[in-house]
Amino acid sequence: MKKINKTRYAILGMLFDEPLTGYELRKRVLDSTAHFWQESDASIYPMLKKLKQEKKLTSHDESTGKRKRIVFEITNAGKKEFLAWLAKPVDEREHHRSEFLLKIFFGAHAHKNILLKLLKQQQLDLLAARKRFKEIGHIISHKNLATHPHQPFWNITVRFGLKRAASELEWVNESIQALK
Amino acid sequence: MKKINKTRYAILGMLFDEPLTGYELRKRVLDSTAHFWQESDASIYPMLKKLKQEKKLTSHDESTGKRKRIVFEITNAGKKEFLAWLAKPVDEREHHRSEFLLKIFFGAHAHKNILLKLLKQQQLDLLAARKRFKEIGHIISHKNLATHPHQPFWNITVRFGLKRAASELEWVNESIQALK
DNA sequence: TTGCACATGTAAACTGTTACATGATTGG
DNA sequence: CCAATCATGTAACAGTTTACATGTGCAA
Repeated sequence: MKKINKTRYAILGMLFDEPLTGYELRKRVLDSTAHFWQESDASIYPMLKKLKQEKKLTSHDESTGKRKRIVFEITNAGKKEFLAWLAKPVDEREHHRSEFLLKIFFGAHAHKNILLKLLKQQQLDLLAARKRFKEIGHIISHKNLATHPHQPFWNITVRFGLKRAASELEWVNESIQALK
Repeated sequence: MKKINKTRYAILGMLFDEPLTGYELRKRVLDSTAHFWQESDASIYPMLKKLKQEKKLTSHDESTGKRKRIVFEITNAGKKEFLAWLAKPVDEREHHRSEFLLKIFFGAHAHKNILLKLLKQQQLDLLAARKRFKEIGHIISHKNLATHPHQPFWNITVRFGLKRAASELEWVNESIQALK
C-alpha cells in the first residue's frame, strides 16, 4: 500500500470555512497545529497549485498594486474529499522516531552525567511546552474564541498536549531519580 | 542546517557490544526499539555498506555452504562517533505528525459518530499498546535479562511507553465524555 | 532607514518506504 | 513437503525540508 500525502487534508481543512492565502494558511498551521502537524512553504505552495488543478480549490487574485495576494477557496469537490478523509480510520502505519529515546535506550554506553544532562534538557523543554499549552488553553477559553464552533475541538487537542507534557514530566523526574 | 541521517547511530549502538548480521540487527530494532525507532531493510543494508566504507564498521563473511551470512563489527572510529552523538543534545527540530490529532482538530466538520468511532479505535489501540508494554516490562524484569547491564535503560524506555499510553487513555476517555 | 511582516515560489537534496528479486535452511 | 525464518540486496518512488530567490508595504 502506497503512502499518501496528507498535506492536502491540512490545507482543505483550513480552507473549509474561510478562504485564505498560502501565507495565511501557513501561519494558521504554525500557530494552531504546530504541536502535532507542521508544514513548510515548500509543501504548501505546490500543493495549493495541485489542488487547484484537481478542482478541489479555486483561486482569485486580490493583489493590490504591486502587492501580490492570491486567495484560495475550497470547492464542493474539495469539501467532499476532506469529509471522506475525516470519516476514514487513521493510517495505522504512522509511527514516530524519537532520537531522545534512542539515546536513553543506549544509555549504558554513556556516563551518568551525560544522561542527566539529556534528561534535564528534556525536562526544561517539557516545562516550556506545558506553559505554552496552558497559555493556549487560556487564549481559546476567553473573549471571542470561547464561543467559536471549533473551540471544543481545539480544546481537546490542547488538553492532549497538556496531558502528554505532564505525563512525560513525571517520567523524566522519575528517570532522573532512578539514575542517581 | 542540514538534517542528518540517524539510522547510522541506531546501527552503531546495536553493534556497540556485539557483532551482528544485517538481519539480526533489523530484528533487534524490530523487537526492542519499535515503539520509538524503526528501520527497514532498505535503510539498514545500504547504511551498513556506507559505514563500512567510512571504516566505522568491519565485516567478515561467516557464510556456511550456500547460506550467506555477513557479520558486522564496530571499529574504534565507529565507537567514537557513536559516543560523540550520545553526548550531543538531541536535535531540537524533531517534530511529529499525528493524523489522528489533525482529524480531531477539524472535528467540527464531522458528525459526532465519526469522531466517536475515531476515538474508540484509538482507545483500543492504546489498550493494546499498554498491554504490550506491560508484557515487555515483565520479560525484561525476569530471568537472565534482569541483570543485563542495559536493563535499567530498557526499563526506562518501557516506562515511557507505559506512562504515555496511560495518559493518552485518560485523555481519550475524557474526550469521549466531553463529546457526548 | 532599517527591520519586520507580508507574500510567493523553485531546485536540489535527502529521507524513507514499498515493492521487487532471490535463494537457503530448519522444523514440524 | 511446506511454511517460517534466515539472509541480502536494489529500484523506484513519494515525501519533506533546506536553501535559494525575489520583492512589497508599513511602522518605529
